[in-house]
Amino acid sequence: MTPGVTETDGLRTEPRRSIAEQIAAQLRKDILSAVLAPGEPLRQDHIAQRFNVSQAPVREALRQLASEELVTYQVNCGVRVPLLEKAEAAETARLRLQLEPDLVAAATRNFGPTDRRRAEAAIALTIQANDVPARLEADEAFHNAIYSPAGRPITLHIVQQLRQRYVRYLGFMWRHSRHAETSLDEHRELLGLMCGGQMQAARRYLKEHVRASTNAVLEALANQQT
Amino acid sequence: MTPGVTETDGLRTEPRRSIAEQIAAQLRKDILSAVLAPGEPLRQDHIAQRFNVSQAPVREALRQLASEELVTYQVNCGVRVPLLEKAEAAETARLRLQLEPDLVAAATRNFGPTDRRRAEAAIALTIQANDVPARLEADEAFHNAIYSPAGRPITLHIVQQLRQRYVRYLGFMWRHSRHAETSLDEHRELLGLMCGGQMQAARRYLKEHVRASTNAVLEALANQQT
DNA sequence: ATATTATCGATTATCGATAATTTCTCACAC
DNA sequence: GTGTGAGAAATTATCGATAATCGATAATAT
Repeated sequence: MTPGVTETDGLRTEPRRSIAEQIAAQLRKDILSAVLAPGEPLRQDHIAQRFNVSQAPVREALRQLASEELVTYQVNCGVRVPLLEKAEAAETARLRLQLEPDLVAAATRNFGPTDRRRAEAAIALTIQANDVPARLEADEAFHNAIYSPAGRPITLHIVQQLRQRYVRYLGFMWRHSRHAETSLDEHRELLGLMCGGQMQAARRYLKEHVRASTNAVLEALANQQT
Repeated sequence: MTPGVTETDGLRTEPRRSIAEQIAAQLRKDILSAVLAPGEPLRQDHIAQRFNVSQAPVREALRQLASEELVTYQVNCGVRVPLLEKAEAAETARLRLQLEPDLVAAATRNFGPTDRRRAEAAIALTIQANDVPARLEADEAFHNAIYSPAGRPITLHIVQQLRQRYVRYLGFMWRHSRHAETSLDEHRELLGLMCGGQMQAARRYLKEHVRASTNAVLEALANQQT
């Protein structure tokens, strides 16, 4: 019954996902890409209708998202998408600057040809991506590809959380200013340094990459009214 | 049931907690204090019976705990308490060393008399605490008291996650070696430095505090077989 | 005898309905 | 005009029951 090794015809290689997880994944996409706007309340029965399921898995999905702080949860008052806060963006940026350079340095030490292929595949995905959700997903894939070889799963997990937090602000910047397209070249450059084993150079380059990106976001936030 | 800060009955100052949250809190305590042992499977119907509720809130609680990585979740295979892993302890220690010194330095800058009272109250709780869960709770309260003034809620949140991860290993050490009682004096000393505004000294002191504690844990793990 | 399939019991995942709680509305008193 | 409280409507939280799924074991074929 279980497909086993056959991965050809679109069958699942990874463990099945429950309805709750699928719903959480879709809502996460919608929140990160601002399809669900900051401040918007999420009503359980609406979501249940949208996915044609009962409320139980919806509630589980919402609790999952709440623990990621992608929605705010108040007992008996439902959940809503949190507003964008300059302070949150600034603190997230600070933490990313504190954690990601070390991660990329450690990853450079272990970087192998498989990792390189993964990263290049992610860059290819970035080029193909034409809408915001696809672009975000490709970006995520690239950073996972270059961070995973560090062999620090917990750090990676935390960085993923931080980057996920950051994504909503990144999207905001994309919508309100024009800073989108520089990162692709920067990704290529960074990957080159990592493949060449240039640990310190890669660390410095990434730090600048993150700094530039977060500065642009903070600037966009300062200009526009949130 | 829970002694301590019980206010006049009927009136709740803080927002009511749902059954799911109460169950999550209790299970969290049980896991952190190793009442639920590493490797132990948690069956939904048993938990539901234990708290006299249906399975729905239990599932929500478990999903919450899974997102904190206090339990592992596999679709259709239930949850269990994860085993203790030396690598996890080591990486958690590294991250704590990377984040907590900065946090305590920033907190020292803003440290006021109210914060001092909170910290001293937590120390008093530590002295009174006679069992492991109470001691863990008091420890948590102290660190929150000295970290909160930094005004970095996200960093604090992440550090809380890391410390929570660490707690299971700390308990392991307490059970397998004798390193328990030094931290009280160290807490007093650290608090003195913070009240005196000695930012750099506080940072260094905390770093040593964390380093000593994590070293002891890693040593205990290396000696005993996990 | 071994490998493969069918079945059973146990457990998780989901559903539909009900209870509990909050929010809204609006009449009413001041 | 404004505050207030009762009741209605809307929404969340929980329940009890059912469906789906897994692991183990028994049955069958080769």
